Amino acid sequence: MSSSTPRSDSGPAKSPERGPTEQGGRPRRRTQEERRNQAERALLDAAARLFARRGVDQTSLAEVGEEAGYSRGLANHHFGSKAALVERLAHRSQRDFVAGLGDIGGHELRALLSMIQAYLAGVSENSGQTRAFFVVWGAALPAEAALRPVFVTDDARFRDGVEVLVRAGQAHRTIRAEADPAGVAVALVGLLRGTAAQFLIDPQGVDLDAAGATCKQFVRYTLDPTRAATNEAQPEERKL
Amino acid sequence: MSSSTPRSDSGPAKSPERGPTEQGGRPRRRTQEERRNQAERALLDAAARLFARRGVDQTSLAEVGEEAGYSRGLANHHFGSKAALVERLAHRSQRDFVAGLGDIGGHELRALLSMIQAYLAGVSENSGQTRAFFVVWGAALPAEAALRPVFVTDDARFRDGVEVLVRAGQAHRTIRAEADPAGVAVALVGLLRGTAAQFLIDPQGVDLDAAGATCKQFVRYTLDPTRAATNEAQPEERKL
Amino acid sequence: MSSSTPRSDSGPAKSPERGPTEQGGRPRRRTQEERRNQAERALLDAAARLFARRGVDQTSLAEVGEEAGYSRGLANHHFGSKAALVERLAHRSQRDFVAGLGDIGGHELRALLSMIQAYLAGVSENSGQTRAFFVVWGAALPAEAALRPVFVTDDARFRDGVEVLVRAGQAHRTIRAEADPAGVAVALVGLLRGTAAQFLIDPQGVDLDAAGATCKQFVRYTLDPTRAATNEAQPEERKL
Amino acid sequence: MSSSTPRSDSGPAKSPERGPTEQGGRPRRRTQEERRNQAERALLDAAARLFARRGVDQTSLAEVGEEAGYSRGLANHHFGSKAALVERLAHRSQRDFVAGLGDIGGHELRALLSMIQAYLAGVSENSGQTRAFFVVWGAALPAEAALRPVFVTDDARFRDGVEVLVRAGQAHRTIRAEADPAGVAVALVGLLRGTAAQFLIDPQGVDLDAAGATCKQFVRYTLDPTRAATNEAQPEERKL
DNA sequence: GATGAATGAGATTTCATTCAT
DNA sequence: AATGAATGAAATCTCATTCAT
Repeated sequence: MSSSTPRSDSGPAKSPERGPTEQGGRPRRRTQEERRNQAERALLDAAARLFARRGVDQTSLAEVGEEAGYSRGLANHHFGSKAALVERLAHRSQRDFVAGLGDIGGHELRALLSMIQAYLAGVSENSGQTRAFFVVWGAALPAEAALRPVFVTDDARFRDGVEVLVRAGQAHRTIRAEADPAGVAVALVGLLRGTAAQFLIDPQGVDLDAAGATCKQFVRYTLDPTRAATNEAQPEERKL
Repeated sequence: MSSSTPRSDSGPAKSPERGPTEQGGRPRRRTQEERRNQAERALLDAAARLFARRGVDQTSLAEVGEEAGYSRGLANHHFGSKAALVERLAHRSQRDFVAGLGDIGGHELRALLSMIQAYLAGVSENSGQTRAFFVVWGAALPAEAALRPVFVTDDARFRDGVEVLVRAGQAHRTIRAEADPAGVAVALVGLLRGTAAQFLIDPQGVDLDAAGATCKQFVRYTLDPTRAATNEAQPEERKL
Repeated sequence: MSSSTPRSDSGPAKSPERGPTEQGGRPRRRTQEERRNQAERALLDAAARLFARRGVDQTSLAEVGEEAGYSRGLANHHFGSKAALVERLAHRSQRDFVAGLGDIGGHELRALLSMIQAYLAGVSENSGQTRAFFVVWGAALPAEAALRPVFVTDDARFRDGVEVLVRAGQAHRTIRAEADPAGVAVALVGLLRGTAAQFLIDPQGVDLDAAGATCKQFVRYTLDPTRAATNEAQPEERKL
Repeated sequence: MSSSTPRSDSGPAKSPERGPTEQGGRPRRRTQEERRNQAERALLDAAARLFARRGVDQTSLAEVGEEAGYSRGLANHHFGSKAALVERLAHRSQRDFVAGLGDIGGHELRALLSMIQAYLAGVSENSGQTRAFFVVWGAALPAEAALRPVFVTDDARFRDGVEVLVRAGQAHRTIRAEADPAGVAVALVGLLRGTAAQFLIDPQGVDLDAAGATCKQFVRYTLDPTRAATNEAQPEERKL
């Protein structure tokens, strides 16, 4: 099952990794399109590394090009603008996300629990790609941020995946019927994001194992239909 | 009880609000100290508004000065550097935070629940000050961000407050003894931050009331000692 | 009779117009030479359109290639450099110019008058080709402009044509003997250029018909030998 | 009487000329506004020099700042954008223009003749300011040039001045009644501009004295009411 | 304390040109 | 011949900072 952090990274290559090679090891002639794709991947990987380290605004397009092993001019030439590059990276970060949320089949509650597990495990690897995602996400918080629409879509899709899972669980009686699917979606995604962010800000000070255990308790205690559900939610508290 | 969002805001003043006046209505001659404080508050409020709107890096010191109703030069003159202003604002955002977390006295579980309530209520006001806090916090996510130390301290203090409260609750039997105070602290702070952030990114798409209700369920179901606690947490899951 | 504005324009073709076709309708295999010429014409026409719209420096070679219906790279590939393209266009603009100024035969004064007529008529068509000529000519005004030599030659040839015509007229007694052929050449070319330029800058505000009528009066009143020539030019005014 | 070329030029100063000095020769403390004005004048003069030499697009703002004896950044800082600087220069070039066209009083035909004299004399000085004006004017020829509106206004004002003068002359019987004031305005302004431009492009090849003499003949022969006016303009020729 | 002119480093962006396909 | 990827120099513009008022 997938979590909310991308995987692809071609590493901190200092020179553009040459593409497919013939049997003999001599680099095969690449087509224009291959060159393009190769460059794009290298540039996005480089951007992710630099964004993770210094942030979006503190990273120049020239640095991205050079980190990718190309020229100072390529990043802008390829993407047309910095905004386009950032958006492209944000979109790529999304791709791996929700994929597979639904196809767990059997037990939806267990699916949620293992999603928590996988998500936080991905964060604790500290791959740089994860931090890059959070950095770009953080850059979408200003009210007028051009990036905000990207994450409006992204977050909604993530929440929808959770919500669908919860409803399925309720249908299959693996999740307590009283749960509010939409509320659970927001709270669970928030729980993961907020916990991960704390770890990224202070890896020393945050015990991600302990936090993960509590996160799973939150979910299990609240959604497991086999638990005795005494004194149910007081409805008046729903009013904020 | 206070949550993690600042309150003070002198509004989008287009000219510096004049300070204390004498009884007679004639403006009393303000001391240098008063003028300084006045200017500082106006500048920080202006910075918060602009950061909330456009982000830290997209806001210039000159704009801060003018938004505050002063000159283009004042922000730098007053704080000495942009980094100093940002840090100052981050610190001010902290001030109101954890203060008072412990002095609830009576019922610790209820204290946690009302903290959730208050925190999200503060967010839903959408005061700009709240968004400013999150924007600056988001700017602290890059690994080499100069701001990171500020939020290492801030977050730790917030978590410590929660942790102390949980331990006190366990001592007073208002919180289930099996709970892991440190884990709960991280998870709860994460829950609030992550939920709030989703709302700030997509106020339309996130029902904060429903999310708040689920957040409180998470906490009540997990920490309320009066609930039957069947099939306790599987310890092997603590390993990430 | 021709004036100083080019005629050829293959229109805003979005794809390269295919060349000559065989009788059967199946496109004949064009020779390299033909393709070259075809491409060159399309590129120059495209350049003229873009120069007329945005100016020489604000037009990129890539845009020229695409406007011509070819690739971004062709313009440079074909001409070798931007300077070469511009000079080539300037030269082509000259081609149609003075040609035929002398072979009017009969009445030289009438020839001058109809030249005025034709020149301004060409301008009022507002074909884009005309404006392109003036734009490039305007780009030759800076003292160190690389284009200046091109127009030194061009203008001189235009003036020479006029001068020859005036001398012929004086020989044939169709133009007043007292006229200074060189002076008339400069003044007449200036009159046409300056009038046309005003129209190009402000087509709404300039009545080209009225201006043309006055231009012709200038010439007729000054050069017609049948008019009574009272109080002739005071020679002392020739000193500037 | 004024012509269409500016006069002010503080020379190719390599360091900012210091402003007003006290009696003792020690530079007086300048006010902020004095500094501003001083800088603006120096920058505009520098821009005019460079534009005259290399053209608008081939001159960078950094060069303007340094030519003016200031920093690379000042030109942009002061004017906000290159377009603003160019427009400002165009406007300044206008200022001296039409001023005084009307207050000749006495004899309007003579006023026109001496205007021609003065205009071309200004051009022949080759002051650089004149060429700068023509260079910027030439840059306004492209259809979408941002500068075009500036010269729409400028040229119209110049023509209006001439037209008013012609009408006054007709009222005072110093200019032939049959003349079309608007047509004369366009033709006369065109005559001056076009003649001057030819000289600027090829000072060697153009005899400005001879051309000026012919220009004056054009005007005198056409507008002098004391000349016998035989075979008046054929009206059908007004149609272009 | 406060203003705003001036600096200069650095960012994005454009683009002629070169090079590989 | 033609395409388009890639380079790198140079432009405009932004802005924290410095300096003079």
